Amino acid sequence: MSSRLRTAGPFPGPDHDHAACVTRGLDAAEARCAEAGARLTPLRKRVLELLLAEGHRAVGAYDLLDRLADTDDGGKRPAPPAVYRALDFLVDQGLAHRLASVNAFIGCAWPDAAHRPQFLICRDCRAVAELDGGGLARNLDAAAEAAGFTLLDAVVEVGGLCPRCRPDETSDPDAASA
Amino acid sequence: MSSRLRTAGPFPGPDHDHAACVTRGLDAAEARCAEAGARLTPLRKRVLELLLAEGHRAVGAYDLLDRLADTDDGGKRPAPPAVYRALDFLVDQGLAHRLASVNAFIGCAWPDAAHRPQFLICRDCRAVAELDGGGLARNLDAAAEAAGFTLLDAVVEVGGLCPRCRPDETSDPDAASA
DNA sequence: ACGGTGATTGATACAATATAACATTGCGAT
DNA sequence: ATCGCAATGTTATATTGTATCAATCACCGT
Ligand SMILES: [Zn+2]
Ligand SMILES: [Zn+2]
Ligand SMILES: [Zn+2]
Ligand SMILES: [Zn+2]
Repeated sequence: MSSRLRTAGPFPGPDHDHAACVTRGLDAAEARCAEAGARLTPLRKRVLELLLAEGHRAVGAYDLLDRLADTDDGGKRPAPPAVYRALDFLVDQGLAHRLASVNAFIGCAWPDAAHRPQFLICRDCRAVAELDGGGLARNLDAAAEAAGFTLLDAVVEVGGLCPRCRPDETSDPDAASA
Repeated sequence: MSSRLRTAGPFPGPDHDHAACVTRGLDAAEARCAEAGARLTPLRKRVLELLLAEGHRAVGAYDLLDRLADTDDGGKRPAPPAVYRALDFLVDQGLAHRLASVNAFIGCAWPDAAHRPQFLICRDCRAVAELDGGGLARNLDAAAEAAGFTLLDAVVEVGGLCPRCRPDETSDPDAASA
């Protein structure tokens, strides 16, 4: 029975209301930037939009450049620094995350709250589940403290196979819970 | 006085017997490869040696190429694939680790036992402390299981400032838990 | 020893990711 | 208007990592 609930888990199914995810992310971005006195410029917003539009999958910086060209009138593709600077901004604001283990980025799934994210990243399809790493983060804090180490960033990324890509899918391929 | 105990922590001080670390790593490599039926060829051994010689600091693949040239008679620098293949081998055998967050590698500090490593990585000096991530790893296992995710690799890397690089070095670093 | 076989290394070229450096633009404050 | 500053554009380059195929080496059975 639990298998039918799969879409309720950290990996949203293809049927979930993803437009709501995008809207929520963009709204949160506006709010957070207003609060922080930062400027969510058109370029930055468009990059965030593209990240979110990817649907909980990791996106590379150069893929973003291609998409920017596609969605731009005239198809002008910006140069790499443009997108990297936008990504830096979004990551700084906590609106996107960098996935170091795959050299890619993802729009934040929980942009409202401060959080210490950790990620499950599918090797096959690049699907990403963003979990809250509360307990684990405290564990890391303690380890760093014990080592006399000043923690600045924690990278917790688990590579593997998501529910839809792992082979023992056979008995129940209807993951869509439909 | 307590500051003198700092070297006992996960970050070994410059005064520790590092030659023993190197010897231990190389011996463990021989043993493990013999047991696994793998071949610790001269190139692989030399790469491991260079990794270990770095003294618990992260080393980039191209730095290794430079060092290979330096330590080679005639100064012949191998091509990138040579060192990447050696690194792949060492990582597969658990004799070295890849540090995804800094695109670098490090010789394993505990090459004898199977382990689920996690790392503290200094942004200033690239010093690396390798911790055993036992409890944290079980935490990740549980999270992956709950998400219907097949875990293949866990990347746990904490960036920050090591005891010797952090600024508040002066007053009283009680970290040593004297 | 001999030749077959697969693993390892060499060598060339290239792909993918990311940044340095400087010019230009937009926009509000003086 | 113009100064100052943040953001973006532009060009070039740095850094990290692979694909591909040729040559060589270790090992095994004969
Ligand atoms: Zn969604
Ligand atoms: Zn998948
Ligand atoms: Zn040592
Ligand atoms: Zn340091």
